[in-house]
Amino acid sequence: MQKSSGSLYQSIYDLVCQVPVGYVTTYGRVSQLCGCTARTVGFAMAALPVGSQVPWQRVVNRLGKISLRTDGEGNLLQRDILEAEGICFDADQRINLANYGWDFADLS
DNA sequence: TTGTTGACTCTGA
DNA sequence: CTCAGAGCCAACA
Repeated sequence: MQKSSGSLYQSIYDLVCQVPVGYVTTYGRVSQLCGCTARTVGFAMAALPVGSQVPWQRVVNRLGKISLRTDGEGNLLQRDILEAEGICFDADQRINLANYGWDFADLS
């Protein structure tokens, strides 16, 4: 016992699930809330099981851009999903965190 | 247990 | 903001 890394993943997934539709968050934001570094959050997304119902697509890097996975295939799909959510992209395929960035502050 | 890798972030220029 | 270097944490062999 002593360790339960799975718990950490659950915390990350839970935080991501708290992000409302039409908003996005960054890895650093979740990493601080889950008590780990941004890399760990990205790792959790990489280990995210299929059909987990977790809107990982709403999680982007600090630049507001979608991080490309080793495959770089789902990335394009995610951009379409975010657009469907009502999020507008920049000319460089970047999201304006000033308007869509979720800070986990208005949870009440 | 050690070493490498990874969907990142921070600091400095 | 962008470029370059260093750091931190977790999983895998």
